[in-house]
Amino acid sequence: MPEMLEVESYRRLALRCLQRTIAEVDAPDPWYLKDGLSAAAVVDVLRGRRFDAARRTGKLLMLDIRDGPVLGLHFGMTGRLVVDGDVGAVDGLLYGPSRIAAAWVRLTVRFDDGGAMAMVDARRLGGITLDPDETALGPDAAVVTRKQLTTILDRSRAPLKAVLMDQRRLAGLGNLLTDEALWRAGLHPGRPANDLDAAEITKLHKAIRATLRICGQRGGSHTGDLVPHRQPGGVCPRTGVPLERLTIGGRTTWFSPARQHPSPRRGASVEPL
DNA sequence: CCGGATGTTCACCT
DNA sequence: GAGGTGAACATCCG
Repeated sequence: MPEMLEVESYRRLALRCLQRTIAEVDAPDPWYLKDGLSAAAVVDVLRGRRFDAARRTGKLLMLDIRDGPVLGLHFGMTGRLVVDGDVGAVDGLLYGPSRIAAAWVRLTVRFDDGGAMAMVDARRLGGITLDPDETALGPDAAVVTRKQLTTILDRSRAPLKAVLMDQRRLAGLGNLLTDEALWRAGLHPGRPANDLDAAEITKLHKAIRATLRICGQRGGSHTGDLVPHRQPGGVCPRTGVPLERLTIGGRTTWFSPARQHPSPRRGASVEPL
């Protein structure tokens, strides 16, 4: 499933759709349309029009319809975007590119040039909206400033990982990217968010950016150094110590007890006499 | 057969 | 009010 890196690659794919006239629209799954949206309404706002821009905040892809509302696409865990038969630069997702069942196609937009854009989602965990509430999302993790991150963390004593994955506070990070960033920062996922000191926040901010840059270059959220070790018997790729598993924010969490300590004080003995 | 999986939302507790 | 848990969605994989 798409975390923000995958959605960003879908956005780039969607750029191929801009300025092409939409001839036909099919939204066969009413359940997939959110906020009481009807298939007829989707057809109505798209047919005969064209997309002016493809934007993204976090995991939300937004296509601006000229003289119309914004088409919002949420991909959930198994959603994918297909344009002109090309699934784009995302590899290694749960459902490989060769396995697309016709029944999983939740939206088809055919252009008058014979091409098409399709949203495919086996598990139906994603959804389609019109004029999605962009203000419901926090700043995108790729552009969040250190100052913004500080404010986000200071406002909650919930576990650090839960705060980082809360899309209303910070948009874009999912389970894999969050574990990877915390591992890179050397921070325990269960630390109270507002417990971090200035140096730790700086470290986290840098780790988030490094994670997005590196995994983005490698091709997606599943390309992190920690990912292949997120399983029973997995070891920290940096120290060789066995990884530990927790459930935080309802999600399976893997971390290295050697590098990610549950208390702020780590390593050096700082106890006075 | 069972449990878990890159996500979100909701009901229901504490 | 803030957080946590479990369920739901539907399918595949180990």
